[in-house]
Amino acid sequence: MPTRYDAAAVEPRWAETWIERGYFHAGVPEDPSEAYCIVIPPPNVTGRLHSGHAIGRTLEDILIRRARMRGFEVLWVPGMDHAGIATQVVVERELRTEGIDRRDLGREAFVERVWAWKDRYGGEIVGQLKRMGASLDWDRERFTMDEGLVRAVRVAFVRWYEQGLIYRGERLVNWCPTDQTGLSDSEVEHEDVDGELLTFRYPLTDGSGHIDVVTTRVETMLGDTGVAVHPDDPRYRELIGKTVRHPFDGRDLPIVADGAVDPSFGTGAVKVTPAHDLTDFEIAQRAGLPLMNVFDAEAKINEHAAEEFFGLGRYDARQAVREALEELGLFVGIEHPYRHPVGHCYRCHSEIEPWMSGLQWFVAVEEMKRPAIEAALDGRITFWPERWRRSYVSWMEGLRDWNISRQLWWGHRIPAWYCPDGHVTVALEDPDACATCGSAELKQDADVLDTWFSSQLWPFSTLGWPEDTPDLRAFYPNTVLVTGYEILYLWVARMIMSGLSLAGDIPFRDVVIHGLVRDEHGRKMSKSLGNVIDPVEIFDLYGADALRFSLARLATGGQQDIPLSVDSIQGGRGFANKIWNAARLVLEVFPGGEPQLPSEERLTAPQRWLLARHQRCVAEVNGSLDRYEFAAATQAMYRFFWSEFCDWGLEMEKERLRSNDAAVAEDAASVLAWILERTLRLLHPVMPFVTEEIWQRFGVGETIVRAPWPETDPFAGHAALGAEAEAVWAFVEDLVTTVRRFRNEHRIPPKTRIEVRLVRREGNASRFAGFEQEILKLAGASSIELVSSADAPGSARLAVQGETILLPVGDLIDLDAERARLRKRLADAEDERGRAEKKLANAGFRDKAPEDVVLAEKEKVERFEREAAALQEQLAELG
RNA sequence: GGGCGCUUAGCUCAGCUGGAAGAGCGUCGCCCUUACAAGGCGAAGGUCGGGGGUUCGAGUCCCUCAGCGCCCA
Repeated sequence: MPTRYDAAAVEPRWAETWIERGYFHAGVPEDPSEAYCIVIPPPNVTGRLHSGHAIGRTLEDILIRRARMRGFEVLWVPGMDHAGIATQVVVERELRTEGIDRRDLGREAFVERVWAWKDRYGGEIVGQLKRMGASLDWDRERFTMDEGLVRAVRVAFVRWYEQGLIYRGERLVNWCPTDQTGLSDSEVEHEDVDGELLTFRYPLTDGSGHIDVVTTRVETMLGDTGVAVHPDDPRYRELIGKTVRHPFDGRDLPIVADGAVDPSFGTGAVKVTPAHDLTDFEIAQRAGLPLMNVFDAEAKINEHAAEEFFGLGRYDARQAVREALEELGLFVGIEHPYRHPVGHCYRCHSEIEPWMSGLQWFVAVEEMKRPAIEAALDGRITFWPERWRRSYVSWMEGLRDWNISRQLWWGHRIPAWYCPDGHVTVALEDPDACATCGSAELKQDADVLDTWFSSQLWPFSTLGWPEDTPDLRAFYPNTVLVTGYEILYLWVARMIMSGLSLAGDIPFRDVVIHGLVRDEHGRKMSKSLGNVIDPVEIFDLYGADALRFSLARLATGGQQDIPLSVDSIQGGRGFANKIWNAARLVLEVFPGGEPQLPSEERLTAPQRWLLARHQRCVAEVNGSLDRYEFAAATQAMYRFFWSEFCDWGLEMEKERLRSNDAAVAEDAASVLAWILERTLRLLHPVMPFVTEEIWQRFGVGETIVRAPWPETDPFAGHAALGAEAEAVWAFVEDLVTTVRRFRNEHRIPPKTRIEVRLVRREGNASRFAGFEQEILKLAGASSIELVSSADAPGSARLAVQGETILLPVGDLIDLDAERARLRKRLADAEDERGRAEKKLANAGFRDKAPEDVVLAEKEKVERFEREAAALQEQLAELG
């Protein structure tokens, strides 16, 4: 084994082998309680692996690999999303380089192009997921435009339509003028922008005066159909019912009263543009004002507006309208910059235009959301961390009908047909005739469905729904869903609604929400900041294990983001290398095969201690993972392996490993190998590659992927002895560290051995029992013994847990340094004693605190008293 | 405007039901001790954002103020 672990050489080999040998393939369990299932959030078919995917898949793989090792029939479903807008944009861009517009190509040819693109370039992420070791069942990979999933979407649509849960209506939608499609409310991101707040004047038609209105979007005044004021506003009461004259086209606009107007904002009067603002739309509905659409699909001024502005883009129009108003003397004033929230497209970031785009399809959520909220409230679905439940519930309560029509070509075509008489036919199979009038002249709805419409079905459509398949029976509901909070509403909420409504049950029992990966200072990763960490580059530089370890250790759940840094990934690489080298040491001696623990009486105290620590680690890891506390679990493994197994355990066993007594050496090797082999299994879900690579060398099975998961208690018979060893260890560790510190302070060379003596007193005879040899090695001591008197001239005196240690070091020490050291220790000891005494002096504490706590304080006083006395004596001796 | 989260060592963060402040990285010493220098040993560094309260006892519970971030409207 080389001295350095080379992840780049090891990982790709295993990634491939595991899949080739079918280790990740799930069977179908007889008993659903043996099933464990997770579906990945389907990444966009256009996407490459980024750190957000990496964190999610890492956490899922930890759960999946552990469940597999525990003997569950484990299914982890991979797949991709057809990603309507994103994919269409990519292919359109490609076409543009060839000088082709999609409209010239025509719908059918365009969709063919998209498929061709998908076959050639799509799914880059699949190889990257394999490379990172994600143990997905690739035999079950799905795509949201697969035949089966197309069927699922259609069944869902038709069923909901028949139940009256899907309807068609004309409403204001969130329109993206760049992508040329409507968006759901959740796909609009509100952001504060520096805009302007402009005040302008509408002259009253009767010439009796004017009314001033404020707006951030003055260009929309071209589509104003009224002016609104608050009904109780004394300033305008007289004007209600009058009309104003539109300066550009001479229309008369009524002044109406509406409670939604805030009298304290601006002038207290607002223009009403029902076709381009949701609030105005509602005011117009109440007041009976007409709609006037002045934008086309690209947000250019259309022919409905005053002629002089025709064809202007919305921002040019803003400027032009303002100038025109100034010329007419109707411009009153402007506040600039004026910060206000504006909706942006979540894909292309253009400003969203509320727009009447014609008849669109909607999902009525009112009926569906109740059971979805109930499922979270009654605990059938559990959120981890729990606080996300409230977030989910309150969002669900405010949910409004979901616009699912998208004016795109790439996606699931809406299964609705219209005849010349306007009858609607919604059908599972493409119809030949109108269901109402029998007309054969049918035209299918031009739109496709929102991409989230298909991804909401993912937990069951991937298992074969709507067919009653063995997979569906075995693996639905899924066990867990893992995702970042950014798609809690967009995706998770909808899966819960559709799962309950269509598949007849909750889609999953646990929802694990993780933070978003940021850079080391909490900033979003972005190309422009240059702080992007590309997982694929990381794999080759440091290893997938290193990244996985780093992410798992950072995934605390409590905080909102995960600050990833190259430093922390290097830490992961360091850990892999540490494991590798520890294994080198053990395997140098251990011959391979199943490690067997020596019989109880042959175990040394240090071995018992190490076994006990290992058990604690296993218990902690299992406890943490049961609560989805990935960081705590990973931290527990790390601490045990590095700080206990390597730093102390291996160091203590080294002597025995090389002992001339073959039985001693064999015992040591067996104990270390036993612990190491189990720890590898424990670490495997987090760092699958390095653990497999090493585990193979034990020759105890075909693959660690399917090796049994370590549970606590294989050490049952030794538990009591282990606890005893741990108690002794607490003193030994402190003793060794104290001596080391002393040596360091006095610059005693590592090779210089010193005698260590513990002053005997009542009941302290076995304080380091069983660790004598280890103390010699670890503290660089030539001897360790009990002495009967503290009277030892020329000895340095150390205090360790209330015991006095003598080091006859003579002239090795620097007297000044020693005096300084003693004074500091003395001050510390007196401090501690003082604090404990103060507590005990408090009657309330003595009476009300639990007995053991009071007792501990009493012992503390005694101990620090002894320490202080010893230190004082020593100081006096030095003069 | 409503909701959620955060504020602990130079940096990034742990600290479960309240009982003597922790990790990683960084910094400073000493060590190439045949598993590992991607390492070992040791050290320095914190009035746990401010104020108030509950309690024998508060980083931990309650109230309040301030700052930062996110979500929803």
